[in-house]
Amino acid sequence: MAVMTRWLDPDEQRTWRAYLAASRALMDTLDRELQRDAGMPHAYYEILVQLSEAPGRQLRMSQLAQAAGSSRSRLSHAVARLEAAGWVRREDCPTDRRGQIALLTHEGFATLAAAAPGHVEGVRRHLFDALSPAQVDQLRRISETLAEHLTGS
Amino acid sequence: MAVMTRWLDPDEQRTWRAYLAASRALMDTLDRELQRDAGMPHAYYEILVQLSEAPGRQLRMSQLAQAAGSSRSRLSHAVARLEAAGWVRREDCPTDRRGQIALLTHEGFATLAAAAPGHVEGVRRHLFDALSPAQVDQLRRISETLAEHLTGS
DNA sequence: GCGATTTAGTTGAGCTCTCAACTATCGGGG
DNA sequence: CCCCGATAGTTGAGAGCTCAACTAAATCGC
Repeated sequence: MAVMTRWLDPDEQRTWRAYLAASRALMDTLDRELQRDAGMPHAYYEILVQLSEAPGRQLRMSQLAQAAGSSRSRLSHAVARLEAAGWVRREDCPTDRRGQIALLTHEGFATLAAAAPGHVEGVRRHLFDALSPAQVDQLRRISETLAEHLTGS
Repeated sequence: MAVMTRWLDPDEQRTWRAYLAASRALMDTLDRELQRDAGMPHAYYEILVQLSEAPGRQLRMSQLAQAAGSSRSRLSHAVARLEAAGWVRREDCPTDRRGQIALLTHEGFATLAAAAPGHVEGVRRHLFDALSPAQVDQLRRISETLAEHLTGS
C-alpha cells in the first residue's frame, strides 16, 4: 500500500536548509577553534565540562555519556583518549563491580580552565552576537522543546 | 594584558546547552535513520540532493563543496566513495583543465528518490511536528541570520 | 611572454565515530 | 541457590573527517 509522503512546503524547505547550513557552520567553526586553541574536539570539551560540574568532579560512565549526549561506545573511546592525555582518570566503582568512574584530574581541570574563556568567546561571537535578545529566547524555547521531543520518543 | 571574558549569563547558558542537546540529538537521529534506510550518512545524502537539483545534475567540485557545506578535502573523499557506489561519476571539465565535474548517475538518482520520502518524513517527525508555525518561522529567521553571520565573517 | 601567485582538486596519515559483538556483573523468579 | 534477562562498559573493524602537503593548471603583474 502506498503511503503519501508529507513533503516539506517551501517555507519548511527553506527553514530546514537554513538550519542545516547554520548549525553545520557553527559547530564546524567552534570545533576548529577548540581544536586549534585547546587541542581537543568539541565533544571532548563537553565531557570535561560535565565532569567539572559533577560533585567530586567524577561521574559513572553511563551518567557521563548521558550528560554529554554521547553513546557508551563513543564515551569509552573518548575517555580512553582523555586518560592517555592525562586529563581524566578511571576508577572502579565501589558499589557496582561492573561500573567505572571517570574523574577529572588536576591537569584536566587546568586545561579546561585555560580553554574555557576562548571557547565561550567563540560561542558569543559566532552565536549570541548575531541574535537579538528576543531571538535568543526563541532559540531557547525551540531547542528545549526539540530536545524533549527527541529524547522523549 | 588581561582581557575580561564575556561569560554567558544564565539565560544564554541555558540556551546554549539546550541548543547543543537538540541539534546533536536531531542530527544523530536523522543520520542513523538515513544510514539504516538508505545506507549512507546524511552528508552524502546532501551531496546527492545538491547534484540532483543542479542543471544537468552536475556541478564542479568546488561549487558542490560550497553547496553542500563541505570542505574540498571532505568532498573529494566523499565523491570517491559515491563514485565507488556507482551513484556519482566524475568527468574532466572542458573549460578548465584543473577542474572536475561530478555528475549524478541514474542509479544515484534512483537511490536518492528511494531515500527521500523516508528522510523527509524523519525531518518532519523529528523537527517540524514538534514546533508551532510561529516557531518554524522564528527558526528560519534565526538560522538565516546565523548562516549569513558565519559565512560572512 | 614569463615568473610568481592563486585556485582546483587529490592524497595520506591520524583521529573520531558507529555498529555489532563481547565480557562481566547485577537482580529477580523458580 | 541458580538460571536468565537486563545492565555496564569495552573492544575492533570499518567508515568518515581534518589537516597539511602535494600536483597541476590558470591568472596576475611587469
